[in-house]
Amino acid sequence: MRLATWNVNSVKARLPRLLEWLAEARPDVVCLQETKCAAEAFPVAEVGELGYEAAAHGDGRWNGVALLSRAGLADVTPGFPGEPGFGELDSVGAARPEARAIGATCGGIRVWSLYAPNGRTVDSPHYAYKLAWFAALRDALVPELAAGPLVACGDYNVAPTDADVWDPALFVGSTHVTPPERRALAELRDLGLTDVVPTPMKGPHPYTYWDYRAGMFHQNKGMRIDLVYASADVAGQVRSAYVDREARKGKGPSDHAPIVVDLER
DNA sequence: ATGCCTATCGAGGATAGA
Repeated sequence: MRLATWNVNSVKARLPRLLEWLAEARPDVVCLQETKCAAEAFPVAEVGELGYEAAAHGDGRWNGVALLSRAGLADVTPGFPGEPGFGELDSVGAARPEARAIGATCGGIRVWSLYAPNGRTVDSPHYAYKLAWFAALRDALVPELAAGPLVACGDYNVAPTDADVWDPALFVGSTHVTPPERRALAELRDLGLTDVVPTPMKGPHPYTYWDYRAGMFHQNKGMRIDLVYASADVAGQVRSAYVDREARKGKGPSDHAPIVVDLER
């Protein structure tokens, strides 16, 4: 089974690139993030022509996650139990969750496509929201992991180590590298999840994101913030994994590259 | 190292991303 995860930064704007990439890489299961489209606006027919079933969870303008599969797509779950929201409070004092998680069972694996909150700055309410979201995700994954094989893929918006950012000194005091964010990842791994680190196609660092500006991709000044966290049984079946930096090149790319994982199953 | 890009909504400029 070939599994992939990709923050496409708008599925509408990226549709030609996405379809081209699907036809070439031919993954069996794909986790998409930042689709930036409502569930009913997701290009189901277009990916269907390539043989994929699709499940989308969307807010419209922001966020949005989806799953594509040609290995079955059952028990689709938009969001997870206890997922915190952000913004205006409803009558019972709760904020509506954003479209940041979707799960489904594909080919015998429970697959989650995740888009963690950015956090903005450490003194922002968005940062507290980010940490609360990770804590709730951890709790929600406990019963999921007990049930069988699982992968939680996506844009975690956290660089696990200083080696995962091109210049750690520039990031001191910024989000994506703070100890509480890294602890949140460690707590997920403590549940029994393994960080499936992909092979970079170029250079020593498996970066998955490069800013659009100032020739960052060209200079390979990137970050590894897209992650594949696999349960022990799935991690043991990983044959290979790589960052497809070719997909970051050319006209109209996403600012993230896909991660492709080949499993012995 | 922020908003020098990019995308969205909507018709200009605000909001968001990491």
